[in-house]
Amino acid sequence: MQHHAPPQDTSDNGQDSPRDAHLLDALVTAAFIVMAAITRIGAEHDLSLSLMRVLGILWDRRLRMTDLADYLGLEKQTMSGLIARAEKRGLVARAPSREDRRATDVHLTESGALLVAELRRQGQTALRPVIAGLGPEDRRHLADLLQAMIAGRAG
Amino acid sequence: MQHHAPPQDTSDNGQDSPRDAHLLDALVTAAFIVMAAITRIGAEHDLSLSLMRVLGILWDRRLRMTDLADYLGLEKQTMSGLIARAEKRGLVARAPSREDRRATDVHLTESGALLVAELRRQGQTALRPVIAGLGPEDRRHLADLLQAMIAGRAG
DNA sequence: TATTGTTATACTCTATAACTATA
DNA sequence: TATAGTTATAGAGTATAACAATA
Repeated sequence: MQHHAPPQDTSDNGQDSPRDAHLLDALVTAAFIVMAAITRIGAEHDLSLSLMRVLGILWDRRLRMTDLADYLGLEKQTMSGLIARAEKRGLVARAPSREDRRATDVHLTESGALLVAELRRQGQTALRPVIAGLGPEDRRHLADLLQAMIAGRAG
Repeated sequence: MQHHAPPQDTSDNGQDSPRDAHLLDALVTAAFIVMAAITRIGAEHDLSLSLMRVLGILWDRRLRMTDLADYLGLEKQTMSGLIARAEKRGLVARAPSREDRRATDVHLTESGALLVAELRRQGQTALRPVIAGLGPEDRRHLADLLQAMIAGRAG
């Protein structure tokens, strides 16, 4: 999908401009580049994207199974398996909630926290070459525009 | 990972600046937003990211199994299964290569080509709200900067 | 009754290993 | 011998369905 720009049919839309199509293609290409780097780093540590997201969310929080599942848009059964495997590896721990005896809180272990810190370091190292071709001025502009896009997006 | 900015240790690196860290965080957040949209559209059609990439690559090409696997960074056995399932669904077809009798060429069926066209339409529709908050000037700048980044990246 | 979480089951995606056919 | 592809097998990630314990 990100490897080429096949002939496009945009005539039936009315809202599209060729300029926007270029921007959208660039966004998709950039997204694949960034995700490839993140996925590769995860693979080196035997971590799926979902598990990396779970660990990242738990960095400064302690959450219930259901909240975690909602956060990632997964079913609670899926989260059960994900957390069970992560717990077996010593990355997270479960503890019964004191507010609701049906609920289970999940938190990072010390080992899990160390791993998250390491992942962040490796992520920055891996992504730095991606922006290596831009000068300081362009980097500032790109950061501003992306943040405006993120903050202002509809849907 | 994309949901917050935990305290970072960048002191051991020497190459990092706080500004770059902001840019890298914005790139990651934007990548997750874009991939979420793409993944959701794929899920609506029962397509994994890998299968979407395969179909996209085959849009204007006919490739061997091994080339496809190399393109996606997967093992050839994995590609065998992926293509077998896609073929069963009528999205792609296999044909023996005439140059090398060991090899198998894969190409889109008509149904597969229609699906790719539809995916591209839906992708553009889904991503348009993401850039809705930016004016025409900002869109042009963002497209230029992303393209410069993509073209100029190291690694 | 409704909610929280787990277990049972099935399918996709991925990999390693072993195999067949061709080069 | 090396390469192209498939099949066999195993494990992670995902979902639907059924269940237990608690609210």
